[in-house]
Amino acid sequence: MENIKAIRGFDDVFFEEAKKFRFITNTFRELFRIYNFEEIILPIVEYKELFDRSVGEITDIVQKEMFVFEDKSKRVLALRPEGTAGVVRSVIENGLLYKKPFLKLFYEGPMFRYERPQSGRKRQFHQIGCEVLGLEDPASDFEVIKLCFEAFKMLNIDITLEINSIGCPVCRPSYREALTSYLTNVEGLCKDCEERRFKNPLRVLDCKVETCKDLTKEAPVMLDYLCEDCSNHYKSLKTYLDTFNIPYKENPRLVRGLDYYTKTVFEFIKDGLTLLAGGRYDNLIESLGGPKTPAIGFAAGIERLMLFTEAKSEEPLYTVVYIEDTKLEAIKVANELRKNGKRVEIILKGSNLKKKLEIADKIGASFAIIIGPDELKKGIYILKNMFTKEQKEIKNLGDI
RNA sequence: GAGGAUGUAGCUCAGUUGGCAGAGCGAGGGAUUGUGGAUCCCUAUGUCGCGGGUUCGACCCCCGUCAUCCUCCCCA
Repeated sequence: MENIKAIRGFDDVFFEEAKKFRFITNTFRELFRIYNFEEIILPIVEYKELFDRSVGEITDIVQKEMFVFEDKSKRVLALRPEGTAGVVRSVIENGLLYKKPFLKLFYEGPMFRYERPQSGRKRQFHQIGCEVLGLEDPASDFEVIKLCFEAFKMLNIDITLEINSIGCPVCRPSYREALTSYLTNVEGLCKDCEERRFKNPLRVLDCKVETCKDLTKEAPVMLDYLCEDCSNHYKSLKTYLDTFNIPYKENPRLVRGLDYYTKTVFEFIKDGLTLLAGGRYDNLIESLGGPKTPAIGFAAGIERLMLFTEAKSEEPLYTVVYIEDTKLEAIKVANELRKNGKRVEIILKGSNLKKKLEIADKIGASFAIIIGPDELKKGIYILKNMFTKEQKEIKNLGDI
């Protein structure tokens, strides 16, 4: 019979990888705690329409990367491709914005995009992120970026922060027009850019092809077109970043793939790969039927972070090794040590002491507590250091 | 959706112009029934990704398919 295998792009995570995963999420969770965020736990399935209306109908995420299906009553549903849409839906649906002056929420969980799997990119992947709703102050942008910056420090990942402002409905149209008319007169763009030129002109500026980069060197940049409000917002953010020594690179070509962004956008990039990205979305909540509410958030790709993360070293493992007659005593020892918070394994496999020590070694023991008939008689335990081979007799397990 | 590479033991990989399937690591056992990591000895690894075709004969050649990895599009 054919063995059942996991679905393409849906990976199992175990051992070291699982530890890394948890190290990353715990790091963010700790930061969310001290920045006073609250967790929101949301469904993985939503009406497809939610993503059409938030992420944007013309984006690739919606057009070709969503897991869409009909349920038994013919509702068109989708596995969530990102987290913000669900948060906003929930906040509106539950009237959360009326319950507090502002909201700071974080989430964590699987997201789904139907793409070709490759390094740091799976069909089921995981994001951890947050949303600040109801604050328009650029200091809130700063706080969110600062939190991310701290996270990378704690994860020991050397990273580049890039920022930009992509304006708002007041100023973006005139920029878009300027850019489009500039691009119309450019010849020799790559095949992809030929399409982007109409579909999503801002993306042309982001192209990796050298000739495209050259051809768009003189292209107008958003920063020159920002309205006063957007411009001031951007300046203030930079002032905060400078004041608190957060290094960043201004990238006037930084655009984001989702439709809902306004003003501040930012990415944390490592070796050309975006590990974390976010931005402001001051109109999304209103456009989804909620009250007009400014907001900013980010999402980090956990699998991508794992590519550059070392799991933290483990706490010592104590093993209890016994002779068949003293098995009960061994279990008692384990119970006692665990009561004291130690990580303990009883070596239940292996027929003799030699074997059991070998097994203790293989599972990575730091110590072995040896308890046999002789020790039992004398009322002692042997504590063996598995690295130095040193062993000593102890009377009380509390001394360990 | 497009391009490229690769699928042989648990892992890393050899393999023959087409003629019985190999190594290392790991695993299990062992003169040592109370002391592990090194060494030594023994043992088992398997539908050669799957399906078809060519052939007396296919792991090898051909077609298809699935999967993995990488790149692009796109994105965290």
